[in-house]
Amino acid sequence: MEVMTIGQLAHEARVNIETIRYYERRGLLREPPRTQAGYRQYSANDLWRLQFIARAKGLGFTLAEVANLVGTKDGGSVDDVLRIARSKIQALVARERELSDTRDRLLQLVTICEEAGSEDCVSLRVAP
Amino acid sequence: MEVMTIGQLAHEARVNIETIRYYERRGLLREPPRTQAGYRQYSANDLWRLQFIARAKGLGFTLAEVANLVGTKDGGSVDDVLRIARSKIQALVARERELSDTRDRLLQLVTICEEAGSEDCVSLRVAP
DNA sequence: CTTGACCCCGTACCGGGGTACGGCCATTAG
DNA sequence: CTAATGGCCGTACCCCGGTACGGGGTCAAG
Repeated sequence: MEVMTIGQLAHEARVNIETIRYYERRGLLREPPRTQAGYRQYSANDLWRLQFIARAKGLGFTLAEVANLVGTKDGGSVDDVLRIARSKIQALVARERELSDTRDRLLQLVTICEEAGSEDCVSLRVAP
Repeated sequence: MEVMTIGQLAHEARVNIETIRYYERRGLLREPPRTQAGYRQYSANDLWRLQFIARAKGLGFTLAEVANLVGTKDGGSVDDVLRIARSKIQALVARERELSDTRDRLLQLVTICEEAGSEDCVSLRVAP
């Protein structure tokens, strides 16, 4: 599978065709070479990139942020990558802490709701 | 402050007036009594409800879910709270693992970019 | 040569979660 | 009394992350 059409890439990446075109417009994917007829020609590289985007998204990075990381608009110098990556790591650490706090609070909610009567549970719904 | 206007409630809850009207439309807030002139009259109860909504949102509940929990439509049973909370916890755990995986990958990225030339760094941006 | 699957492009639309606008009525301070 | 707030309502608009639509060109099998 040296070269893929947009449909094949979409299939491989488990992504909607329109999403690929959308990412291209947003600068997350390079503009691929075209056939005579204008068909986009993708490579394994583009598949990797899509997968990277999916993972980054999964973490709560916005498309704009991802565009800065992998973007084609302004090639992203090594320094840019480093700067953004470092700040993302900071953000990730903070986000992880938030998530685990939230998880704790939810666990408390469940525990108390399980043990107590519905009144207590309901009142918990309103408590700090 | 026995009874509040929408503006006062918005101020107390640190929320936009339009948001309150929006929540009412979405069924997250009851339709409050009105004055002769049609002005909404809110109580401390409504403030609690707004605060609850804010916390639930903070826990990752969607407005639709919150509407089910506190909604005026159908009171929201304890079982609902538990069911939704448990599934949120599952999602949070998965998310946390993803976050830490990506943090690791970003750290690798930074490390390699710092040590290597830009070529290696750029290629890493696309690698699995 | 036709048919069907695929691709092109631009533009419109969706859902979530609000926010703003504009025309009009109510309340209140000066 | 009058002007400034502040409330009413319906509707439009915003961002985000896509998704769909429609009218057309392309390509390969039969």
